[in-house]
Amino acid sequence: MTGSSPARKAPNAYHHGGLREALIETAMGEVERGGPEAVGFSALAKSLGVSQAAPYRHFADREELLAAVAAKAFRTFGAAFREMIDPTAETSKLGQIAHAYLDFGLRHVELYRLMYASRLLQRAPVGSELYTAADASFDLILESVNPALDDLTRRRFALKFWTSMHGIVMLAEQGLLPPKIRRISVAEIIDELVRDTELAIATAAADRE
Amino acid sequence: MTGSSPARKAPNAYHHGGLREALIETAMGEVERGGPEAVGFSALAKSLGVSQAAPYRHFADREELLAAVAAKAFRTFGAAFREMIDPTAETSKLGQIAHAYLDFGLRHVELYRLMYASRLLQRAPVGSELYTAADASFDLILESVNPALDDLTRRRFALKFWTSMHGIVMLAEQGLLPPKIRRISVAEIIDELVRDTELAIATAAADRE
DNA sequence: CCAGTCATGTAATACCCTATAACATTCGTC
DNA sequence: GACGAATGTTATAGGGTATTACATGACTGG
Repeated sequence: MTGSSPARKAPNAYHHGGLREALIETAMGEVERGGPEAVGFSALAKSLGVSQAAPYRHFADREELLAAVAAKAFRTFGAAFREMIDPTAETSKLGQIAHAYLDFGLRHVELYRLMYASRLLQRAPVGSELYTAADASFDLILESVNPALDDLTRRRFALKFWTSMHGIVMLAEQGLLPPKIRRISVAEIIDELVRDTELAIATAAADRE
Repeated sequence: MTGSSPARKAPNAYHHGGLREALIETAMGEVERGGPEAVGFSALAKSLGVSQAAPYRHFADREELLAAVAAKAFRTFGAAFREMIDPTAETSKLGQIAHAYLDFGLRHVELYRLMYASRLLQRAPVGSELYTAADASFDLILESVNPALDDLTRRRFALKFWTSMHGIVMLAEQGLLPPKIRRISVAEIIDELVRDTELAIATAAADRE
């Protein structure tokens, strides 16, 4: 009845014990349900059973909290990726990544949007938690492109591929401009993209010899 | 000193004369400068020299105003497109579209984001201004894909292409995950994408014969 | 032309949310 | 076990949203 696990190590009423993490988690839930605008210190504090001012001990303002949520989301994203990829599988690694990417994007629409909300990333200092987490997520794709291409070519392919994934997730969320193209399934498009990319990569690799 | 042209047809002080349009335009400017969150009825009303409650005569709430701004942006977007495309040029139509798309996307970062802010489009009723304007923008791309392919194939290519454009604009705004790939210029990527797509289209068209 | 009605604008207000300041309690450490 | 840092509380100022009741001007038909 106290809400959501009021304390973590301290059995006392005054100090919450894990407020920072609790705020991030609860806020993440709110973002998923109603977008970033649904997040408010006031409501969060109430739902966690602390005073309205308590969150300010951990975050300077709303935006700082959202950045923390985004950073956590990037890490979750990466973890979900690594989990879903089966190195022994027959299917291409790129294909697995693609479907995992889409899966996450569609299951966590608002969260995904927050991760790529330009202002947050643009304002993130270079060494910050958010910046680092975001950067690491590109590496996941890069790893999967990796025949023996030279570095720049590899990055170029990774970027083009990522770009397509990103675009498709964003548009899929809106039903791909509903009436006109709904007949074309998203999975189908993804498979085509994977095929196209792999073909191009193979060609580039062959050219190189 | 009266701010921005207080009246349009009526020279009296009580009725503004074109408040609805003025609100949309001013709000659009605010979005471009500071994102949707920078838009507030209160501030808009003050800057237009009307009372705080006046905007509510034209829009039920903040979100309804933002939807109107997005719809207008879609129309501006389309107009900018048609203007920039030179039918007599040597370069491919798809290439022209691609560069025009990127150009608009990068010049109007926040506006572009608003246009594709999922909640707005998802909540837009089927016949609404926003819905219609958004739908029309897809047709622009579709028109440029148009060899003599069958309808579904054509749409598929248009969709894949659009997806890439959308993805690239969104990511370019953030510097393409800065340290890792900044060396690859956006224009270069776009050109590659156009080439890839045109090649694929040509292949599909040839297969069909 | 003028009476009535609709569209548009105003004033006043209730409410919620953010953010800060001043004060309280607990934790950890020497 | 006393002190300082961290964390939480109460109180409050300030700004923004949205509603209600009222005012003004525009338009229309007889």
